[in-house]
Amino acid sequence: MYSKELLKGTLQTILLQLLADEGRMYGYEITQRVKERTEGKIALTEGALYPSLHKLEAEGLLRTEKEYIGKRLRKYYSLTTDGSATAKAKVTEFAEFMQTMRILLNLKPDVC
Amino acid sequence: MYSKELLKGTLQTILLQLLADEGRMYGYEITQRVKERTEGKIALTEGALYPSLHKLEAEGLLRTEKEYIGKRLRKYYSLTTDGSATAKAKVTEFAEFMQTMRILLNLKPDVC
DNA sequence: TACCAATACATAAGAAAATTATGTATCATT
DNA sequence: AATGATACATAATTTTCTTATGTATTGGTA
Repeated sequence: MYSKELLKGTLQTILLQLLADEGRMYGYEITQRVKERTEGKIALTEGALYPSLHKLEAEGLLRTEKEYIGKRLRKYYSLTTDGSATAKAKVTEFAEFMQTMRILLNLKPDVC
Repeated sequence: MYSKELLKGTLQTILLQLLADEGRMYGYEITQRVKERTEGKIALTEGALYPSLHKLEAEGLLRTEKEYIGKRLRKYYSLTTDGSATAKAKVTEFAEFMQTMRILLNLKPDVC
């Protein structure tokens, strides 16, 4: 598990790109998929996840569909057109940031 | 210039590694060197820099020497033994974080 | 069948780390 | 004489997270 500070600022990028990959997901599913893909190294907390999803929805980047599974509510999130564009932009920005940090920190290509 | 959020959580790592590289630096010099190395893409703000340097000093990771250049005070910072070890640990952690993010975001090795 | 862990959502209080704004002062150049 | 660069610093505010808490359903097992 990483020191949480590094994760700061990356949550929105993660959410948008994950939805770009998988199309349609609900909150709890997102936490599980992130755990899987990162072998437990990144664990999203609900206190960060849900407010972030709500914010992205309010900004028009995500849309929701509610479904009842039995008596339990599930809220599926997917990207809007704006969300798709923002996902790409955020990922590109993050990739450039990584390159810049690699130069700044003198990291060799093989270690990252 | 990057959206500042990404920079969050990386400042201490940057400061420690820069001092590991260059031995001894003062605050203003750090802002300039970061600008140079990143071609202006990362600009540290003083409001973040100085409190962060003070904190690292208080934690015993940095030591200071004050020098007067003319009438103007300069505070040189350098790594303590603890600071050296922490610098290595933080850089390693950051490199691992980058790898994990690359997997999570499906980034191709060539774009980052 | 009673209990517990997992599933599924949500919000509130507090902490951490930055931004923005402001302040002081020296030095060099025009 | 004025301005921009050098050099430090702190306070108020904002952003973004963690931690804590709350509600409720579902499935497995003791």
